[in-house]
Amino acid sequence: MSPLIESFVRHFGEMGNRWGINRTVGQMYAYIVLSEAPVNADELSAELSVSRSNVSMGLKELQSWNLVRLQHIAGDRKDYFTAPEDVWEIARTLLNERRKREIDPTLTVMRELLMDKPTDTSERYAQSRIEDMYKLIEMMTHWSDEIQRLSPKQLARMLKLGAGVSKLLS
Amino acid sequence: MSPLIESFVRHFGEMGNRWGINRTVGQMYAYIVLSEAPVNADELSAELSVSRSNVSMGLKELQSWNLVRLQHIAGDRKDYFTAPEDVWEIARTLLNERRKREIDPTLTVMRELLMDKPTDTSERYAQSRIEDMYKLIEMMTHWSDEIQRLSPKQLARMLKLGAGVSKLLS
DNA sequence: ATGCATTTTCACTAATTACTGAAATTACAG
DNA sequence: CTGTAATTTCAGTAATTAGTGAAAATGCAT
Repeated sequence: MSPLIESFVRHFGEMGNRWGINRTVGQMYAYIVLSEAPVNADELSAELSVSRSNVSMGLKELQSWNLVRLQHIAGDRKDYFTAPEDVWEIARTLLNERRKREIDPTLTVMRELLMDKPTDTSERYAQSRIEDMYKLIEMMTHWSDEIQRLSPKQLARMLKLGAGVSKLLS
Repeated sequence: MSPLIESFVRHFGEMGNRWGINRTVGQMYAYIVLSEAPVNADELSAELSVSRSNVSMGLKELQSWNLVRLQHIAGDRKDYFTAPEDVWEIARTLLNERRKREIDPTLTVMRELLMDKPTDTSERYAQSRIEDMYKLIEMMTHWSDEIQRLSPKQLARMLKLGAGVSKLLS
């Protein structure tokens, strides 16, 4: 593996680590993203010096996150994987999956807790805090939903606009 | 601790876990956020059944993340902590801290890798992928920077607008 | 300075998470 | 079907991360 690719793969593994994605899976994904040709499990196992079984687990995880596409190559029995060519699609998938795992369950719990009648002052205060958080998170996710419908071009335009939005608003 | 508060604290601990924040620290923060009065280490230790030393570590971590304010109460030698009253401020801090830890180092690495001259086709392809990612991430962080300057009111207005932005743009 | 309350540090243990190799399963060509 | 390549599962082990208690350090009132 070329040094350039290796540095990126290494770094991505470290980062994955901080994101709750395990190091090996992070490395695997970095490798797949940077590969023009579809990649198979043996290649990952060899290039990243990771056991074949570990690669299998990792691929399963990447598939469950919808981050890779499985494809077959004619005359070859192996499974090959690629990452989407559009990085914005990758980002979108990542954001959605994280939200499903990290935000939605929290909203559900909060919604339930807000239904309870407060029994004392401390509960009343706690609920008001939870409500504030709930509203903020709900606004943000709702907004993110809508943003995702934008085409890459519209998105780029909006991002460039930046805080200019505030001018448009006023 | 009342059941309502306890459920929230428990859940937040679990979630913190998925975010790379450790469970106990997550619980501690949830407890502080829901407390109207400033909280001291002994209270946390007692309410969450966690060793006093562990609380000390956790508070240090929360302070390093700028998520709590230390304050003293007259006639009391203990350190007391509170969370900011504005939830948007908490969110902003959280986003910034995560970015500092998770995004910025990646951008630095990518920038460096993009300076290298590609030595073969695979490196050329890898660089083009890295460049795509770099541009996307840079746009998003730049945009997030500017959004953070909005007042809570402007923010609410923008969030409500949602995809309506696209109409404004065209 | 001395003594006491509080906080921090740190070596150790507990718990969790990641990884492996061997065995089992699947899936396809002949 | 049968044989073989490929993949998956899983029990065991390694590595990492979290949590504790005891001891050290800090800081303040007297």
